[in-house]
Amino acid sequence: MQRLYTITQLTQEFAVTTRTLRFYETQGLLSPQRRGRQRLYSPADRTRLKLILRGKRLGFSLAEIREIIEMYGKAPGEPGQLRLLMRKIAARRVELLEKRRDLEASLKDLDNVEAGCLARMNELGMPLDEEIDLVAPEDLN
Amino acid sequence: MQRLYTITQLTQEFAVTTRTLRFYETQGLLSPQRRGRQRLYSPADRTRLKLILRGKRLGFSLAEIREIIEMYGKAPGEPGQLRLLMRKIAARRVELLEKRRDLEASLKDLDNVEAGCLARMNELGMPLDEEIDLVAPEDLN
DNA sequence: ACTCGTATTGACTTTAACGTAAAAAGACTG
DNA sequence: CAGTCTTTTTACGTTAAAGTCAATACGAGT
Repeated sequence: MQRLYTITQLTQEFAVTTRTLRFYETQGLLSPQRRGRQRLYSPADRTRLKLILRGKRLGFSLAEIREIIEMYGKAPGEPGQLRLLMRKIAARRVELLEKRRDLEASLKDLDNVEAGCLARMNELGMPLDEEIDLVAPEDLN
Repeated sequence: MQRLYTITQLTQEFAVTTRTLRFYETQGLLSPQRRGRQRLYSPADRTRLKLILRGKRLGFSLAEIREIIEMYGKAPGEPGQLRLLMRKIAARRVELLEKRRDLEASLKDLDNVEAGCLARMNELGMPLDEEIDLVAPEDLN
């Protein structure tokens, strides 16, 4: 049924601005079809956008993200291309695994700081089961 | 024994430039002692630098990294500060867990692309056990 | 005292990733 | 069909995170 999305629909769904989507287009990351001058995004475009945003959250640059997406996009037929792609995949995997190590280390550090806090709170005789959900999130700084 | 590091020692160990270290200093992320005009970095400074770089790899901005490091640095005594810190920790953890979800999804995608490659290679009757380690990494693009 | 290499400081430049503003062209609405 | 609203295009501005360059200073040998 090929649902199509307007630019503002996508901006609302993913909390980005139209400027951002058009910018990604100039960078060759998206290429929606046109109805007249208007941009129309296919489900495939929407998926690409999701990939882009995921890449951003993981700290990849737009240039890296373009490479990654191109990797996903093509299923090359000839052996040379296939071997190249396999090596790129391996390299990406190494990168991601490194990031995961960093991430686990960060989580562990966080646990330690929290443990210190809890110990200190215990010393002070503070209650440990605060209803933190009832605290207004805006105070979080 | 308090070993101290010169700026160039650190740049070599972590593959950053002196400009970068001095920049981090102006941003309040590092504060090495001075011998005359010369900077001398303590093991603690070195650890902070490691944290900074880890944060960068995970896609945090320097501003965020400063907050994180400040979080680690202080073990506040008074209840109000403690509760605040606990909430910050919780917020960070959420962020990191989200990143981990993104990361796992990316790894899974990678697996799928690779599986497609392998299937295609199989179709073509290509050998699957290439000694990729013998291939010059500079060719990777 | 002179020189050579390294450090520091400050100013200016660059790059990525958008933001903001203005003008014009469709598109909808009463 | 006038008015309003959204979208597009173009151009310029901005911010973070450094890079580059020049001038100066320091410090160790010789």
